[in-house]
Amino acid sequence: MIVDTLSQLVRAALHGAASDGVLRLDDVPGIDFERPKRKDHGDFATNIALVVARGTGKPRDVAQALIERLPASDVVDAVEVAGPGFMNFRLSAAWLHDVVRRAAQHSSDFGRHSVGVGTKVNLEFVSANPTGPLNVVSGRHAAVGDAMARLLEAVGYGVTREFYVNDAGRQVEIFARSVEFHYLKRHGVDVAWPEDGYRGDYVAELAETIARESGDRFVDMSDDERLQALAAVALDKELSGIRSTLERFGTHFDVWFSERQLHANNSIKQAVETLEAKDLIEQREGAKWFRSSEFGDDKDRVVVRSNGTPTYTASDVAYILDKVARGFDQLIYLWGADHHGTVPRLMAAAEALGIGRERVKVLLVQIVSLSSGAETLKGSKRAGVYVLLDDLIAEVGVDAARYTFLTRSIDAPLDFDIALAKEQAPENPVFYVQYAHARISSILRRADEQGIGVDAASAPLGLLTHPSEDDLMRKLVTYEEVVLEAAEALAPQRITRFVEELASTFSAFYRDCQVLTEDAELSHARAVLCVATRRVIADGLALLGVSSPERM
RNA sequence: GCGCCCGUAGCUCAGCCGGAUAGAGCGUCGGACUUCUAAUCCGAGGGUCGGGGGUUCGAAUCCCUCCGGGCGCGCCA
Repeated sequence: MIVDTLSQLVRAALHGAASDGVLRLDDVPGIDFERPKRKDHGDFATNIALVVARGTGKPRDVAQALIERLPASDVVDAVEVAGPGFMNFRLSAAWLHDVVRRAAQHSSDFGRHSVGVGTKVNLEFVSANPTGPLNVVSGRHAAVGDAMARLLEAVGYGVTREFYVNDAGRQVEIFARSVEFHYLKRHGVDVAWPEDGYRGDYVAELAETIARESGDRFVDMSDDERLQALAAVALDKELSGIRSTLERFGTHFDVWFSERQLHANNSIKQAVETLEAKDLIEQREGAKWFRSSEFGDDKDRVVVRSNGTPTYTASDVAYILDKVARGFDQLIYLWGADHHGTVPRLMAAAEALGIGRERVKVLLVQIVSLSSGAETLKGSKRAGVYVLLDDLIAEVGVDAARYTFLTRSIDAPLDFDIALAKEQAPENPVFYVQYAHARISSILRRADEQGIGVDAASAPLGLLTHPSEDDLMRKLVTYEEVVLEAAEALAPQRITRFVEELASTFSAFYRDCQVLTEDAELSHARAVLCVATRRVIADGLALLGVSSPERM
């Protein structure tokens, strides 16, 4: 990458300056490059002179000395001292053209990196309770998690997308009882409505479906049997609904991991034994406590209740052990911010079990609150109040929905107003970006009709001298750094930003430079610039899971 | 009370591993369609980056503190 090349040049200059006695180098500091916000500050800038001149008061002199000692390079056009002592690099046209050619070649690895090659990542996200259809909260998680996975893959990681299915425990039981209520009622048997039962209409509909498909065969079972049977059928149906919603949303999971399985195959019992073997468990008041407070948690946690049943914490321990046993190097959990209280205990478990905190990353997606107009709704499946992801998709489409979720950082709370989302759907910035793509596609169709070449290797890019052409080329080539930064920061919104800026820069080019002209050479060069731009827009949108239409 | 997150333009938010004159979209106002897609473009207006202190050559960004908002603090999941 270009910044590596630049770093080498600067490092050589640093050593040169040191051996000339211009400055003292106790240790070679890390050399950082940034892309200046202002165009006249060049393509890349480094503050290294400010860093090494700390305390001398003469950073500009140091910068000048470094510039004089920079080895010659055909990628650098000019370097100048600026401001308090920055070194601003302007890169050569030859370099710029090489990168544009690479971007224009569809088979090239432009925008791909290899930092993650050989590292297996488990990224768990959504993991919504299978006790009802997905709502927009899960939509945000799905969009963000999937985009993160795509980013990680773009930089070389092997990513497994995983959905943890909470198909055990109390919520499932309440859900099953809620279904049972409607089911039995339909068969003329009245039972009491379960405490905290699930209120949504879908529960009655589900019971209806089950009654239609299975008849009355659950009615005469024992309570336990019936509950188990209904739970199995109901969860299965909800889960397949969730799965198809996610597929429709463009989010495919590699692994659907069942919590129930952890119980069934003794994993939880073994996990507790593992903790016991490490002397991390103590008996208190008939329960088994994991001494998580020794590992940074604010208190110890019960893993097995006094009645002998394991807690959710025990499942978490068993689950993380299972992930590690499956050979993952990195474990990423994407959780709702309302679960942040459980992060310390998971990290405590990771440390106590010798997994290591650095292998585990818990990312918290801030709360999604729902509103409709002025009214604030509480998004809870149990209360039966929510905005379905399916409805959102139907109203605004997959692209606009995903894009909206991916414009903000996961740290920003999201107040989701379904009415507003519908109303604003037509002015969603995603269409701006897609429009640029469609427009380029249209130009290239015409170019093809007119027999204008789009061969990247032979295109005379030296003809691209207009400021808008220069801006577009320089914007394009930053994509490589943007992808790497976005992946490292797990920040898909940076891609969203970038594609908007790129589309905007393209629009300026489109305004100023007619692509298809009388001049075949110039048309060729501009067409190749269009090809490169289209490729990067499509690639960026693909990282977001958003489509790139040829026509709009 | 303790912990985590947030506070940036009228609104919704980027920017936050310190960097040069703080950005975008929407909204408002004023312009531009016989020319490759006007789902577009150009221009204007709009800011004590919550307040205060500190570190630094340099702070929206790091530290402390206060204020405001959200969330969480179960042998629930």
